[in-house]
Amino acid sequence: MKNKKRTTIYDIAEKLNITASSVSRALNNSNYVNENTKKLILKTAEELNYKRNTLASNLRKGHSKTIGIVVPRINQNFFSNVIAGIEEATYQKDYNLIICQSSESQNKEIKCVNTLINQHVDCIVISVSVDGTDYQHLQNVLDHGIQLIQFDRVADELETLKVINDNEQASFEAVSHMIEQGYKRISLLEGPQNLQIFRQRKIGYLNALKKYDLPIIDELIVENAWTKELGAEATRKLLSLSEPPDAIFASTSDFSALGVLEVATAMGFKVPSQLGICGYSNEAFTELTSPSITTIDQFSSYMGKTIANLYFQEMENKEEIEVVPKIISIKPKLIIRSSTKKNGD
Amino acid sequence: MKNKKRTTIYDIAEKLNITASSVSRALNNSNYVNENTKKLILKTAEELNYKRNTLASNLRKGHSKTIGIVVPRINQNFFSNVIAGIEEATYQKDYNLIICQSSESQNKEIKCVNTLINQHVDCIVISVSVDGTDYQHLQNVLDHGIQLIQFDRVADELETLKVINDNEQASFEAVSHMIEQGYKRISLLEGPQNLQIFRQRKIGYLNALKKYDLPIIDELIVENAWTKELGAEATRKLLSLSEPPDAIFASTSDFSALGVLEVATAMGFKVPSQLGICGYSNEAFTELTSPSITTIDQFSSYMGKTIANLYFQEMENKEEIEVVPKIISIKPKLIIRSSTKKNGD
DNA sequence: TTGTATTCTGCAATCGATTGTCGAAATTAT
DNA sequence: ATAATTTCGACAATCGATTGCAGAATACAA
Repeated sequence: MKNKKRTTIYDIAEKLNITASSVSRALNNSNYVNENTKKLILKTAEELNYKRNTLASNLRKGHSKTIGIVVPRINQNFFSNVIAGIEEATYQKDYNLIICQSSESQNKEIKCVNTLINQHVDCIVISVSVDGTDYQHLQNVLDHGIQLIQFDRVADELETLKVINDNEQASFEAVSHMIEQGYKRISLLEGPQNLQIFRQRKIGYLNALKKYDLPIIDELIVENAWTKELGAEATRKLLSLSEPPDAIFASTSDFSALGVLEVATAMGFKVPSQLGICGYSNEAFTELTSPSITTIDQFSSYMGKTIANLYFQEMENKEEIEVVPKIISIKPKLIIRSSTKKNGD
Repeated sequence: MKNKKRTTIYDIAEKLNITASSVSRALNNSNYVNENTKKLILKTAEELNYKRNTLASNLRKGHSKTIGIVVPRINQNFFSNVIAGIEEATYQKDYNLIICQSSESQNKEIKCVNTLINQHVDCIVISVSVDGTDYQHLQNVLDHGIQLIQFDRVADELETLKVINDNEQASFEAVSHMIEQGYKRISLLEGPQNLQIFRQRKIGYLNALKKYDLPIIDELIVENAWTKELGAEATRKLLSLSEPPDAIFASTSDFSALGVLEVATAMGFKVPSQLGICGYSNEAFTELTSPSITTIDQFSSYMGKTIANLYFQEMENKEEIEVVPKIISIKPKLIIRSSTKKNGD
């Protein structure tokens, strides 16, 4: 694959005996070029199969019409849906997406962010990795004059644009629903508490217990049970307690809820009559398990569109107004399925 | 968000009273710069929070260390896994990924490809959209000296690098398996026949019937049933036939297999005893339905890595050897689950 | 001290597109 | 026909990093 020489505006100019400036103007549809020459230039460009060199153009213009995205995992449903949503909205405005995955490692996340800064992206959209504690690299993005939008998993101490879900409210509703169904000893599988989303979900859980005057039982709250395997392991322990829970809220993900379901079934617990289960995220499979799993839908693709639109909106104001940190909160929706229908309605 | 001026090598040069050349050399770890000045430059770069402008660098160097990817849908399991695989392999070599989705429209696909050409990507990795018939835009990629790798859904008439699954063989094995389980009237849900993958799957099906001396029954072969809805619709018709099939091979996707399962269950057909079902792709949910669905795993993430490595390998040879069209075929694996266990082993 | 080799550094061109400035040509007004 | 105005296109600088070439500085040997 030898690198054939590509036609440039100079080639077009030379062929027509004019200067590159005119070619550039014609290609950018400027008025300051004769209608006829413009047509001629366009025709010649077509003939020579000319393609603009975006690199050169961006270098000159000082921006790249590119948005960088950093997520923990590209192939996780929630994230790929958000990305698809962003893509849809940005595509129309001729923006490109550069996508990186941090693989849940802050080290890699930092490298990704640096690459994106080097690339002169106009905006970085990020959902931070699970092991993050320090956010200097995000501050750095801001220092370079690059727009930064955090979503879902956000570093709350950083004042940036944020698009999040109302985790606390969703969690509160989910647990309230379970209580209303008659569950009394509801266990919480919680995620790493350095992430705001997991803290908020816990608060929602606690608030619901409080509202219904249920006691907080420490042995029913399990830290760090946020994968299928960890969820399964936690369930094994919980269901072996002298007083096991009658419901488990896998606030971390549907995957951990799936772990719960499998272990519970294997141990002979009937779902939902003996054990209620609620997950988080509305992964496609939650509809297909038996019983189907109650969960929370985060409107992931809509979230992506929201992120993109937020960016465009901020761009329009960029000259006039000093950027204020803005937070858009999307209200997730509780999807009630069989796994929590103790009443059997 | 005002665009703060970023530090350049000139800023560093000025501060140290040297020229930008030396700074550049130091940053690229060239030998032709004094050890001490090199250290000083590196230190100053750090202090000024210097970040290389990749745009300028790439423009000068004539390549972008970027790979463009075009897939029908980012958020489809198979594709997002392939992308994740590519990302993993390319990340280590400091390559970036620009990702586009064609949304199954060839028009958008063409636009995406053009954007990527403009971006001077070094390689384009593509799985074509379902409505594709003309592949001039892919030829154009080649004409611009850009490496082109097709995967999964490939335009077979174009001589490029390809990474595909052995669809024919996989399909043959799946149908053979069903026949061996005792199914005799096996229906085929086929995908749009302009795509090679679907043609190959049909051939595999036909070959299996032939091998076992089963007749080809036209009314059991349904065109264009490649979504969940179309699969469901097709099943409704099939199961209403005077002589309905005793098995359905949803060669298009697991989604259509899911449609089959739901309709069959609703119509009172027992799976697998009265009706066998086999899907394609090994989507996560196939394990979770009841009964779980027999399907074919395509090693998607491995496929991604293979694609990336193929590119790097070709790059190494690029000077010496003329590029020959090369096809890497990955053998998918039949995953036998409950939905085809007529024998009940 | 002179000569040769080696290490370092600066100059200037280059990648391709864009854009402010200025003068020439064409058009309109007087 | 002359002046005033508009339209058009060329020139050259610019974006930031890289690199071939040449010359300066230093080290070392004779």
